[in-house]
Amino acid sequence: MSKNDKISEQAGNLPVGAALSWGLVEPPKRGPKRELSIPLIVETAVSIADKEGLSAVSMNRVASALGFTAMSLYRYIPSKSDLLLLMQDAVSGIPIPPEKKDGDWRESMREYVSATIQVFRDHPWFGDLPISGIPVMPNNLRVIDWALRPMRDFPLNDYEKMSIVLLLSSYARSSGLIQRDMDLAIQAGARPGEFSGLDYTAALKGLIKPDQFPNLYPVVMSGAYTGENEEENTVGNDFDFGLERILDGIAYYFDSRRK
Amino acid sequence: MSKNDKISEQAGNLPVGAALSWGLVEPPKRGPKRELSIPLIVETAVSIADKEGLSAVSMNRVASALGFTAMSLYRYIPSKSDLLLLMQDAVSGIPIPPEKKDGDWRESMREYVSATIQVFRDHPWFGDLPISGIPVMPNNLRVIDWALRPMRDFPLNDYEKMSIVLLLSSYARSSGLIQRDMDLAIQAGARPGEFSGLDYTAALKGLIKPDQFPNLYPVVMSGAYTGENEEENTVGNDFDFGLERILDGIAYYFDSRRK
DNA sequence: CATAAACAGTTTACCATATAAACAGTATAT
DNA sequence: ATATACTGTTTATATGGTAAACTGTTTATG
Repeated sequence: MSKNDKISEQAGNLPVGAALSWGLVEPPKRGPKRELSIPLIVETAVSIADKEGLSAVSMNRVASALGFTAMSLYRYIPSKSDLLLLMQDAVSGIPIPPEKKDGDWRESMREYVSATIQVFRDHPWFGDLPISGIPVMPNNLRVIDWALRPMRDFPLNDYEKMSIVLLLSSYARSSGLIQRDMDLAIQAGARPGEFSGLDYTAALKGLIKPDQFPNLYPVVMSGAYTGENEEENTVGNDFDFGLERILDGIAYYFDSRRK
Repeated sequence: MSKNDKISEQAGNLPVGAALSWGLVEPPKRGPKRELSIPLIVETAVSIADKEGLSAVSMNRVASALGFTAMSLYRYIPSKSDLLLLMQDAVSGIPIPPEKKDGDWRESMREYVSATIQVFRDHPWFGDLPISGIPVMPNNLRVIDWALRPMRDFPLNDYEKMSIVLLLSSYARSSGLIQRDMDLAIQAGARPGEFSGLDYTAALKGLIKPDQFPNLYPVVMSGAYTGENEEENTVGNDFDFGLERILDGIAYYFDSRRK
């Protein structure tokens, strides 16, 4: 163990970022008072990423924004990858609504998915962080706890419950990414088209030939692939549609088990 | 336009990597014969990533493996991000099985999801590439065409079809990532635990308190969260479960529309 | 209270990486 | 024949993460 590692036993094999987030690293007892703090650093990094994207987040940039040198951050966070973990967890700290008495599980799951999607829209860089393994950070786990809540009294085993959470969260992630891209495309406005879908429409229409792509061809031509003419979408919101199918599938499973 | 940009009109606003992949960049007419080629470079990069992960893929590393200097690659691929795009598309070039006459759409969708998951397992770095916008590369689109195939004659509009593809592909992605992590954890074997889930079990069991995480607590304690005791999983394969719920949801939608 | 240890933030240094620019040699169009 | 458009290389620059050594500060210990 190197000198700086005052990490509780409990941390086990957790990544250092996770240990930090769980407050498992003892604060130092002697020496000069700290002028920075982990939350302050993470908050600064998040706000830079929100404004200028993940690529703008460098140790130097974050430290400068705080009026310190890059190396000073290493007294708090051992590596940049840990900073990214902490950022990820920080923006996952969304408010979790109190449980409702009436207990409409479908509505509860909708709320969960919707809030999760919102994180991707509020922090466009969020979806750029690769997911490395199952969540172990406190705020992430709090969200998972929330996702499990509507199923508490359901006759499902834990594997089934986790599968359903996986279902919902993965759908939320994909939808969140696409909605984020749409947001960015709209923001880009007149700017020379770089981002996402809408800009590629013309190019794709020239490239997708009916013989090579018999099934995709009509979808691209109708504009449904790149998301033109959202108003023509008779199902209502595109993203709600998939979620309702998932919820139907879950409901169907409940019913078939009850028999 | 800079000198190297002999790109067809058709490329439109596509990222350069996509234009390359579509063969929209004219090959040069004069000058010395090329000693490298895009497919060769991409193949080399993929094999490095397969063996040593995405972080091992640097322009220098790829060029050295081919016996050239880093800068030579720039005669073929304008930037590293384009190389990553091409790698992504390359491993998406999976064989697409011929259409079956009997046409069991559920089984067809299972095949699609399963093949997609396999890409994440065969190329562990695949899931580390951030998704930037909707797919526009040829192999990616071929896979989407495949995903649409079982729905060709279904009474659904294009938005509904794309929503279902989104549903299936997002589930495949999440499952693929988790299965990849499990593969890596198993491979890691005796190595000091870094990766994914199983290693964190002990730590999480100490951290997840029933009052803070009332719903997650039992799931972590039973081992279902970190994926211990897979054999106890009565639903059979964990990943099939979620997919069957999606398929049920889709089937339910068909039925309710038919009425 | 004196001093040593543990700390804070900085300076300096090193290394890896992407890539621009200038170069020397080679095939092709005119 | 020669200009042009290439090839791959060399050289150079900028950026970024982070190790190590340094200076000054606070606290525990004798």
